[in-house]
Amino acid sequence: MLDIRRILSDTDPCRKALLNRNPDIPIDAVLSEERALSSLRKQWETLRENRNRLAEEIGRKKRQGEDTDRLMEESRSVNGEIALVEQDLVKREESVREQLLLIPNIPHASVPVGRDETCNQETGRQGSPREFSFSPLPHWEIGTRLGILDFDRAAVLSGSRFSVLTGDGAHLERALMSWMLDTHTGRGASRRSGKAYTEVSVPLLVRPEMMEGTGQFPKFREESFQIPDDNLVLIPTAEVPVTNLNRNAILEADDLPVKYVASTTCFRREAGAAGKDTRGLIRQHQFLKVELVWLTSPETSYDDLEELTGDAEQILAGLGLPFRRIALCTGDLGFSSAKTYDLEVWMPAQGVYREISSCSNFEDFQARRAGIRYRPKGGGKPRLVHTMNGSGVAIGRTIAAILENFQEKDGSVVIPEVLRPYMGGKSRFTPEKSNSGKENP
RNA sequence: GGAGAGGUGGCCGAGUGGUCGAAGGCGUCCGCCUGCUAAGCGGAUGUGGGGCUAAUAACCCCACCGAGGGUUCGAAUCCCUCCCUCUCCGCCA
Repeated sequence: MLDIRRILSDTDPCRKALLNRNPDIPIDAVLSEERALSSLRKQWETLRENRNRLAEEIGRKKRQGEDTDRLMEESRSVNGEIALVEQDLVKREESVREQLLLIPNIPHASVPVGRDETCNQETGRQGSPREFSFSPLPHWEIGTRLGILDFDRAAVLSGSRFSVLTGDGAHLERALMSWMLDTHTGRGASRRSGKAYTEVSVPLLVRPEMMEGTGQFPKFREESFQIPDDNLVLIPTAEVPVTNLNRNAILEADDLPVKYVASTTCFRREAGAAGKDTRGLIRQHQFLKVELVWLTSPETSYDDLEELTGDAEQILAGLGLPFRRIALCTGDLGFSSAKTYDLEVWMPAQGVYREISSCSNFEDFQARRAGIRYRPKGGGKPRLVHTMNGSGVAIGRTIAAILENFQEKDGSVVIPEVLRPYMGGKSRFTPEKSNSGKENP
């Protein structure tokens, strides 16, 4: 949520910045309603002041045994006026809030201006795509042949966009999760921020307010899986519970940055993605993801975003996967984000780079919604923190990338060095052994 | 799931209809005292919004005692609904 006062005092720059994102964001409607609101609010306050004075006087007179009938009558009539004004006030306040919740964040000045993803800017590459002496297979082929991926049985269980990992596949998933968490928590003092990540394990079901706090609600409600009987929502990303861990809190400046890493299952309905990426592990209703979340100070947040993105890049570099970094343009930016880098991993079978991590600075957009503040050094009024998060990284897509990038002609797949200690020393998945259990279910 | 107790400021904890934004304590900050520290003494110390202003100073006003409704001239205090915590019983990975 944007600060209404910022829009009021800085209307033109705000409008212009929002136009870069999307031509039809109704900020003028909100503005005129807000202006009407402030005079109504004053009116309401004056009436309350009157009523409070009368109540006080009645109390005083009663204690002295004086007659208070006339004052009580007067107070009743003021109350009638208050009720009228209040009705209007509440309605308008709700309206302004609802509209404000639907306005996206203002892009940072460093974000390339552009209408859609064709205007995104590549800002760096690491590793180079390998030359294949054969034509590389897509990961779902490799995985199925190795007997470690099973989409058919997943479909029986749950329908499309689900997967079953078997044997080495399941083990690989667990190894990736452990290695990523260990890598992130093991780093810290050497980083610019001078702090390590704190690992957290969080609920996968949250109240809808949490989704509003991080910006998924109200706009993207249809994207999430809901449990209406219990008024809970399945999280689409660990960002939601982890960022909201400090909901309505006032942190100390010395505690910043607060850095969390969490591995969670994520659930997405993928509504509107019909027919897109229907094969393989790329677009699933359920997937594992290691997420990095920072609460930091406004002064450092853009340097921090570089560090956070670097942390995610180290995961891909450590695995030996070729990737590039993309600065999203204004038109491609997510709703809550002021600046986003996507990391895209090379997928040899399709010959394209695919998003595997998205690292964003939300500035105070989420903090305002979720009420996350800090007390500046030396005291003073609490200020909103800046929140950031990034995948470090998506595990399902990493499995896909490993299978495709490290496949051999004989159908085997070489396991990245760093994962071997997590795989019982194993260095390669080979197709000879059937470990799917499919023959004897 | 059944029965009971309770949610008050950074923390502990008083407050059951008016003078309560809220006693007292702890913590924190500023002074005094002290060779230093501790102790002691004095003072300050919630959040958001609005007004006034050169001012992010002082002052004034409004709201906030888990959330939302209600009763009342007046609610932290009474009533209702919801959320959460704790205790006991039952069930259970």
